[in-house]
Amino acid sequence: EVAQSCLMQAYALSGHIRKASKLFGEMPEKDVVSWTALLKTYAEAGILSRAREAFDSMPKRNIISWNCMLQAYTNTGHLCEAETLFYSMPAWDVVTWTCLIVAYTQNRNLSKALDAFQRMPLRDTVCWTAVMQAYAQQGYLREASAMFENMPVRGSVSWNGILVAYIENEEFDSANKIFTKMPFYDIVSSVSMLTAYAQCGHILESEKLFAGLIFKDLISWTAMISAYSTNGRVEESKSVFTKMPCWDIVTYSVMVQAYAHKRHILEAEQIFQTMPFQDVIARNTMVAAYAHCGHMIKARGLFDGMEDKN
RNA sequence: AGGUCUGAUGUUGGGCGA
Repeated sequence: EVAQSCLMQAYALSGHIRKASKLFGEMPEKDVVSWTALLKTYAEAGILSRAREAFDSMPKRNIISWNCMLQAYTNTGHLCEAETLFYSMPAWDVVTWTCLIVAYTQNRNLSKALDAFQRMPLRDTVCWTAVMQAYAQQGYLREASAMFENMPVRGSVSWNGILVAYIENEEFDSANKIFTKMPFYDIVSSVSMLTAYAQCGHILESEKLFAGLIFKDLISWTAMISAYSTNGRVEESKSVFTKMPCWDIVTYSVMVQAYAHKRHILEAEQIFQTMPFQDVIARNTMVAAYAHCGHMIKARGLFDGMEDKN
């Protein structure tokens, strides 16, 4: 049954909700890990009711199950319910506290996030990094920087977090210092810098970073398409689009946006129509593309047909 | 009896809008 449990988790991790719940129903023996994986799948899909149902049906719960349920509430914006659950939990660990800190951060409640950080008995790199992000998100760069300097151990996420914080506050000199001081290579920070350079019009630097990537993943390919588009180089965008090994919904949307930006509405439309499926953001992009190019009737038509307007 | 490693949870990068 461990094998089935693993398969279940594979479905769960890849977001195959239907397959996961089908297999789950067919499993003769369900251990706490399978139940928790199912719970997590519903939580990530934002189906709070099913998550709660799974949580209530579990014959046994451990700290991880409780943490997943806590996340189900916080990820769907139910902070009050999350707090209630938090206080009814049999135990708290460092993950529990970090979930709470992140939830407060998402609600822009820095003081409660800091309070939780003070109250937790043990602090690891992840929660230090989360609090650093809490400061950064509120624009307290100096405090974020102090957290970065003071944390006992810095992981790659900590380095990337402070790097992006500097970039978002347009402190490019500090960002550059951090980037060159990093003790290891990391694709995430490279792509962050690539995007930052593009937004400043330094496309040559973006190209250098892209060429220097040891491994190019889907996100980095897409970031390069976007970088060219930001600098008005739609032909290069298209060339990257053609060259890359695989695409996802974001890649297509970026390419639609790139064409629309240059008012190449026919090409934009063609990319849009070749998408394997379209999410709400892709349709929003296409509506904006039509509008940008003066095709108000088509924009309106697409808009009116959308079932999932946000 | 004690320890280590194996399946599930928290923090960072690409798209519209905010």
